[in-house]
Amino acid sequence: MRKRVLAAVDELDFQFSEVGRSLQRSATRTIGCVVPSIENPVYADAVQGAQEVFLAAGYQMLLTCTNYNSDIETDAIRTLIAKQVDGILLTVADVKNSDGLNLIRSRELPHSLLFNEAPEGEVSWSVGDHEAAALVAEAFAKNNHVHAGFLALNFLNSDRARQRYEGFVEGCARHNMSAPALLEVDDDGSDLTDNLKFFLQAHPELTGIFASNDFLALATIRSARNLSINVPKDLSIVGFDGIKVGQIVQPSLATIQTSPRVLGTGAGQTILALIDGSEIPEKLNKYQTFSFRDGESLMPRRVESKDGGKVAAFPPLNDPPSKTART
Amino acid sequence: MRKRVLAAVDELDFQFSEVGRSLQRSATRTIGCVVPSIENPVYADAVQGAQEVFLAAGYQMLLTCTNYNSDIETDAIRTLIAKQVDGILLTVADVKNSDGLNLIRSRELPHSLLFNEAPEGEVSWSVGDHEAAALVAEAFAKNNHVHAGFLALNFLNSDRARQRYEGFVEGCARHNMSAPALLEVDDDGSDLTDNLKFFLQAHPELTGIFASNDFLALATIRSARNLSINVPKDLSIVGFDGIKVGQIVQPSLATIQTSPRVLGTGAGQTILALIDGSEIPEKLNKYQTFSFRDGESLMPRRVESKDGGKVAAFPPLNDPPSKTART
DNA sequence: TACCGTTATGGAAACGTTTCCATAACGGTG
DNA sequence: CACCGTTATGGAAACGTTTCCATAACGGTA
Repeated sequence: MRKRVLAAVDELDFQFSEVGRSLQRSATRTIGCVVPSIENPVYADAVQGAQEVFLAAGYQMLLTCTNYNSDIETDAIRTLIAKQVDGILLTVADVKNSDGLNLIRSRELPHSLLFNEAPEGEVSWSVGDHEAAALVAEAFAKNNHVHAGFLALNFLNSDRARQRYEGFVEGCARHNMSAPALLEVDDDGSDLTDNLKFFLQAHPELTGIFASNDFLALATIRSARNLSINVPKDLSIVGFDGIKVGQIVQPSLATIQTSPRVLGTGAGQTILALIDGSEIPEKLNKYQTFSFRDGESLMPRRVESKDGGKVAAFPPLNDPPSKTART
Repeated sequence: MRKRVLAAVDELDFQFSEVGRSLQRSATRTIGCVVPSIENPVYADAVQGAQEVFLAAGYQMLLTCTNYNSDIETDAIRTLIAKQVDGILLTVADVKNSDGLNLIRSRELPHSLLFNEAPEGEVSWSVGDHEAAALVAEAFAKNNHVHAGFLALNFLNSDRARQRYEGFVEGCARHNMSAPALLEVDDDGSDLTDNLKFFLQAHPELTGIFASNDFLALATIRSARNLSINVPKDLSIVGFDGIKVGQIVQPSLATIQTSPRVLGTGAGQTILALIDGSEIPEKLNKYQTFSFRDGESLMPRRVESKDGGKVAAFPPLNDPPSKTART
């Protein structure tokens, strides 16, 4: 009688081996996840959102952080394939040139990209980086800025940073601003102060800086403080991502608000749907993936920064600055 | 000739199945990790540190976030056992009362606790919460504060928060401060402002608040700003954890600096050592796991807060306030 | 008692590895 | 040619499941 053995199972809290089971049904109830780093809350939130979706569906998640290293990325994907995961959720360094991604494609493994923009036909949950960056240019323009710089971290290792740059360039052009000067930094803002100093010396016309993520933006504000540059009076800063602390600090951070958790859960649900063949959830429209979040770090440009700050802000050309006015 | 099949393997980039292999050697090269949430950078850093250690040793990591829910915790551990993980790294809600942990113990599965303080004989990598909290009391005392409150999040679901409270109570007593008033909050600081308002009305003598983590501390500073309470002039704030942004914001956050990544890598290495029977790495001494990080959010108490702020800070009794003096 | 349908029980096969052993092929030496 | 040591090759077993099929037991009816 199987009742007896089930009773014994309960008694000894015996656990049936999932690996035997996996071998038998050639499915592991495991999904792989590959992201650059979960020290960045953007990824952490997305990963956790996905993980919760997986857990609710009875799937476990194998996580690998690549640290933006594409060799690790490829290896990790290889291992996940070897471990016979039922699906893969991943953020790659460069969609157009990812060995791991091609491996996944050639095996037709259920997968979804996350934060990467995918070519047609492939599933991806990502922010409209290009369009969002253009919106930042618009925000600067509305505040009458003409010369804004772009501050990028990991420009080489991230196609997202490049898309933001391109979108910003395009947006600046569209709003009659000058082409943005570009400052690339490698390390995580240790001596950003020097970088910022030389950058501003080389480009004295700058009245605003768009940082490619919020941490960089906050570090920039702090570096500016070190250089006795007042944010936002002397220099406006806009970030990207919309991390929580940005609203707590002073000055609060103007930024692009994104919803990493929504992307993570969406991508997770998509993979599950791909696996069981059910209807895949509808992806967000590009313009639903972000919004501009106003903050104290952005204010209307003063006409002349060399007049001692006596001249009032020049009224914006196209729109009243109500949204961005400060007390 | 096996060379031929190996060549074919290369050609077709065939991957040997790890699940077959796992079944055969009854080891999966997989380690389970159970933490409350990776939205908290403290856990995220620790998890990523451990993950990197595992990866370097050829192990993958199965991650589950419990959201401080002990049912999920138990289930997750059950599943990990069923998946035949070679070891488990975990932070539980309550060490003294964790079904999952007992399951692990009864199976003698290699494991290490993380952030939890373990009973003798069991491996754990944790912060000396009790001692660290006492150090916060000392910092308040050195700055001449007598009445400090304790602000706790998730008091019920976290034995860490309780240990910090107890350590703070003890530290206050030791330094002749009054017993700390306790404010518990549940949600993540949405309407912390009201909570803070009532708390300060009920305890008008308070000149300082120890928040059980840095986010809570930052939220408190912001709420104070909403209530027109100046931090640190009217109210000093000290946090716990030492997250990075705490140093970037203004006022910078006085806090207990911890090293989650060190704990994560240490615990990871310990598990690997437990698995392969090698020497387990030496654990940090309790007092090496934290240090007091000074910040602008803590300043010497003014003797009377009702005299219009004219009276200078009362000099501390036992020690010159050099470490904590403000400009 | 013989027969039949239902339910209980037992055993084989397969999933993909690795380890082990047996047999086969090979190359050289006596 | 016989013998022997080495190396190549092939096949079985085991890891823990599930699925499927065969046999056995059971209970009732003719």
